[in-house]
Amino acid sequence: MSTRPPSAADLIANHGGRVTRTRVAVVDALDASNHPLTHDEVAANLSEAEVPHDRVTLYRALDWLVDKGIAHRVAGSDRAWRYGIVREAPHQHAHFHCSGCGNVFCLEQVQPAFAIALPGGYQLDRAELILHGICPTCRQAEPTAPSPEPR
Amino acid sequence: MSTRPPSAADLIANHGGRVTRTRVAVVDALDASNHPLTHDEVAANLSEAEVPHDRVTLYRALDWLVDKGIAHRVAGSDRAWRYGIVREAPHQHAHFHCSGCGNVFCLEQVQPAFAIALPGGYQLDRAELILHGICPTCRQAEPTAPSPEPR
DNA sequence: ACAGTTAACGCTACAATGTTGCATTATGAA
DNA sequence: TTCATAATGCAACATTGTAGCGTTAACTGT
Repeated sequence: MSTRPPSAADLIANHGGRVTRTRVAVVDALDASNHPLTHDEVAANLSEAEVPHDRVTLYRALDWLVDKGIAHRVAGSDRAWRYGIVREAPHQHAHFHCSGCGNVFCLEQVQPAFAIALPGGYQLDRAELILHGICPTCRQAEPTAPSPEPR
Repeated sequence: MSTRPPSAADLIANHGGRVTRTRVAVVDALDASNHPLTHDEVAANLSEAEVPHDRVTLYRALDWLVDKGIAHRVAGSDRAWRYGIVREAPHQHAHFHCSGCGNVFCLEQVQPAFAIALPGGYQLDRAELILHGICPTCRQAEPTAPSPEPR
């Protein structure tokens, strides 16, 4: 008998928040994805699931999730935040930015195992390793062609 | 007799660009700073130096510098690009994001010496190591107090 | 030194992403 | 059921960056 993973509603309630339509749908959407989603992608996801939602409410739901540690936020290179469900504690892994499709992938297995010799005075809180390149999907799509919009 | 570092004008001309007021001032501003600057910070810098400039022209000057490899661009966590003069080749060092003042510092001496065991299919182009924490200045300013705007 | 070509400028307008204020709704508790 | 208030939903605004386009001025050749 293993403990089942908490439902979206449980997750939200356990953090002292009200269980609302949007929050549940957002958690489900993030949970179903294997990579962090932008606000826009989450919105599209909700639309597809026919969950009515407001742009601002969605932003606030995402912010709330991040605030509660349920989700985390990655700054993409296109100045749009991407949100992903926190699956470990603490959140510690590398991010792969695809210059083809612009997506960000979490690589749980790649740990930033660097030797930090920080100059004096800097107080380290958290390290982030970002890998830039081409993801498997884009690589197959165009094996040698120039990427569509490297920006 | 050592070769003197090229002037801003030389740098620009050597890359086949026209030497204009804005470009020279931008290169000088970036060169004088020990950390990457936002568009806004560069603009403030030019204003201080009483160099007339246009918002859009400034964006284009910065883009051009990046395109020519004279400057590089870092995505801050506040979704504003930061631009710095390229002092090495290739550009390869860690960035320190201060959660106090929001500035980004280049730590030339910290190299991402991680062991990459990339999952199959991913094609690595470039790795970026971002360290989050408090910079020496902010640390002195408020040794234990909560940071002003961690965002 | 001068004239011509065109890169670069400097406007205005627009786009994308996110935030603020505030009246209204509906969640969870009594 | 009732109530307090967390959360919503709307409109307006803020920030960061782009696109279009006529004008200016940096370089080239004479």
